[in-house]
Amino acid sequence: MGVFWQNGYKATSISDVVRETGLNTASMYKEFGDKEGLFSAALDHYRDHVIGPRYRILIDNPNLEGVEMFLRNVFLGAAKSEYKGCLMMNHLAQKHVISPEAAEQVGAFCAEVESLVETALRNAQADGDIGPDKDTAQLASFVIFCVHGTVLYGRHDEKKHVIPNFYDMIMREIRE
Amino acid sequence: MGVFWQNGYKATSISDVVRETGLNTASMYKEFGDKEGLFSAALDHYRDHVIGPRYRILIDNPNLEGVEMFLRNVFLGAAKSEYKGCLMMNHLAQKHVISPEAAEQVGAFCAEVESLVETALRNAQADGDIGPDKDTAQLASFVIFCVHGTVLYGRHDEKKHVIPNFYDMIMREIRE
DNA sequence: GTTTTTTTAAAATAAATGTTCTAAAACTAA
DNA sequence: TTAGTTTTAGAACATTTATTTTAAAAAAAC
Repeated sequence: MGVFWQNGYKATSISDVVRETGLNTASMYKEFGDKEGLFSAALDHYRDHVIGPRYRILIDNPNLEGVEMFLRNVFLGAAKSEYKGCLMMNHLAQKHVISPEAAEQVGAFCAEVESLVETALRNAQADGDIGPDKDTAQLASFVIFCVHGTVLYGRHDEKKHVIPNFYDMIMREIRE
Repeated sequence: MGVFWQNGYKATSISDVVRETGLNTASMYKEFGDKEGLFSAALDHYRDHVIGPRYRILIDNPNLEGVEMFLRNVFLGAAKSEYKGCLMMNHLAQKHVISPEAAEQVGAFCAEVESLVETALRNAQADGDIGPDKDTAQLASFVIFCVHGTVLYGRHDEKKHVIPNFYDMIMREIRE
C-alpha cells in the first residue's frame, strides 16, 4: 500500500513491492492473484486501516462539530511536509489506467465519505446549527470537492500552507 | 500531448505516441531527446495552445467579471462527459514520477494562473466589486484550490454534474 | 517420523519498455 | 546531375515488466 500511495499504480512495479515488503513473489501472487488484485487489496487496507479511523470522527460525531473536525483534520494533514495525498483520490486522474474494479472501489469510497458528511450536515440542520434552507446534499458534495482540492493543491510544497486558511471560508459557506 | 493527457506520463509509452502521431521514432528522439523531453514539450504545447487561450479571459478581463467567466468556464468544462482534467494538474499526484523539470513546469503553470486571478481580484477590489478587507491573495489561492478540486472531482462521472452549483458559493465567498 | 502440504528462493519466460543503429529513401544545395 | 544532408522504416538492444515454473526448504498432518 505504501508504494502504491507514494508512486501510484502504474509507477509501482512488483519488484518494488517485493523489495519493500520482503514478501516472496510467488506467495504474493498466490495471495493476490495479480498486480490488480494486489492494488485492490491495498485500497481495501487503506480504507479499513488508514483512512477509516480518520473519518470515524464523522461516525462518532454526526453533526456540525464532526464536519468541522473532519475538515480541520484533512487540511492539517495536507499542510504537513510528507503529505502524499489520498491513495484513493490520487488515482482519480488515472481512472482508466487502473482496473475497473479498483476504479469502482475509489468511487465507492468517495461516495461513502460524502454520504457521512451529508448525514452529519442533515443532523446539524436538525440541530439548528445550519440554516433550514441549506441544501445539505450539495454542501456535502462541496466539502468532498474541497477534499479533492486538498489532495492536489497539497502537492504544491510552497503553497500548501495556505490550505488551513480555507477552513473558515468553507465553514462560513456551510453555516450561513 | 493527447496521449499524455488521456493516460498520464507513466502509462504512456513511446509506441503509443508513435502510433497516435504517425511520427517516426528516430525523428521524435532527434527532436525531443527522450521521453521526458517529449513530455516537457507536451506540457509547453498544452500551456501555449490549449489552456492558455482559456485563461486568456483573465488577461483580457483582469477584474471580477474575468474571474467569474474563468470559473464558469472551468466548471462547465468539467461537467462535460469527455472531461480529462488538466494535463498539468493531472500529474500533481505523481509529481516525483515525472522529471523535476516537468514538475517545475506544472508548478509554474499553476502559480501563473493563480497570479492572474489575484491581479484580477486586486482590480476588483479597487473597483469596489469585492470588500476592501478581503485578502485577495488568499481568495486567489482558494479559486485555484477549487480548480484543483474540479480536476479530481470531475472524474466522478455520476457526481461531476453538481460542480457548476459550487459557482455561486465560491463567488459569494469572494464578494462578501 | 514419515508423508503431505505449504512456503520459499531463484531462475525462466514472454512481452513491453525506452532508446539506438543501419541502411535505404527523400530532400537540399552546388 | 551530383554530392551532401536529413528523414525514414524498421530491426536491434538492453532493461524492465508482470507472471510462472522448478526444485529445495519449512511446516503441518497423521
